[in-house]
Amino acid sequence: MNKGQLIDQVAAELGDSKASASRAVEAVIHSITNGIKEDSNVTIVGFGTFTKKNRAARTGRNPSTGEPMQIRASTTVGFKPSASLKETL
Amino acid sequence: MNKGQLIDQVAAELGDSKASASRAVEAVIHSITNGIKEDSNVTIVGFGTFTKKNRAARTGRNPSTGEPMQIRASTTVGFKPSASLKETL
DNA sequence: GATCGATCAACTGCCCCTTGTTCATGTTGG
DNA sequence: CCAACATGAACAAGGGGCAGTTGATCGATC
Repeated sequence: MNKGQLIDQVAAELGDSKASASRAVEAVIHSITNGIKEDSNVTIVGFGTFTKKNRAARTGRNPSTGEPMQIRASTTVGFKPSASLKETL
Repeated sequence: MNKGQLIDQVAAELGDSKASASRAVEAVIHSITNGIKEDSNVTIVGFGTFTKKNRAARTGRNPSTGEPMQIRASTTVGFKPSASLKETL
């Protein structure tokens, strides 16, 4: 499923236009993004929890050359699916 | 951020009521859930990709007793954040 | 009030992340 | 609708981080 298909399904579920569904999808994704950014986590009961994670610098490997290289400290996003999401699948 | 706060922010972004925002959030989450279920992945460009993952049975540990135990095969959901989501944080 | 989520313990298989390249796919504004 | 552009997926080797287990408790949410 891509964004266009997601918008289609949201429009069907809301019984609304695709333009309106598109705005809804944008607003939801943008709000989740801001929640992760500002609060470090977003919990959606029954779906899962997004968590901002800081990863320390570490030594990795350049797969092209095989040489060890330093991977800089970074920030990423984890997602823990809720039990009921997993049961839905 | 919890779901109520998410709905608040979506309502602000859409300039709409909380009830309407709540329906939008529900529709988006439900549509993502269905996309994961039916297509095994949902890609939202600029946010990330949800992927249905099948995990084989394996041996784990009961942390209560220390005894080895068999973890059944299961289905879970992975999330790979997009590069631009990570840059946003 | 019932349900869900977070936390914790020990252990181990799976996953993340690096560079560079290529190709495919997706998005969006005209 | 479509073209231009952007984004994502895949792959290589290796090591650190994470998922998942049970059971209990507590807090939050619906």
